[in-house]
Amino acid sequence: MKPGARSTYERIYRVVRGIPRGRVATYGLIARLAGLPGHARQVGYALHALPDDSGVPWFRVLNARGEISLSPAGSGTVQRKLLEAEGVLFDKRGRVDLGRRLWKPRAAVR
DNA sequence: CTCCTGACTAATA
DNA sequence: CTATTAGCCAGGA
Repeated sequence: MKPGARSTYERIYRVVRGIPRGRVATYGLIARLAGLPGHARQVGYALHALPDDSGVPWFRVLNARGEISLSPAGSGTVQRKLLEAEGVLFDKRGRVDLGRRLWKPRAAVR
């Protein structure tokens, strides 16, 4: 993580770490919980800059449609596998049923 | 400094 | 359902 990235990234990572196993969240949701409403894009940017050994469950973050925002041919496959290993299933279109799988946290930022 | 890109979203047509 | 638009802002050239 770069020095200049500061608290914005940390806020995001803190929220992502709170996603329970077998549940998923969306970029926009993470942004709001992190106290950064409207910064969904930056959430994606932050996760992209995240090291693989960070321990942050980045793979539990999907876009608003319940799809993986990564290239299906790239690390998107890895993300899907990680989620399926937790019991998160994808339909024929490659989407997760957010209605049932979306993480419903009790409190925001904190 | 400016310009462009991008793990995004919500609103509108 | 798809397409377009505007809003967001960190980083690299």
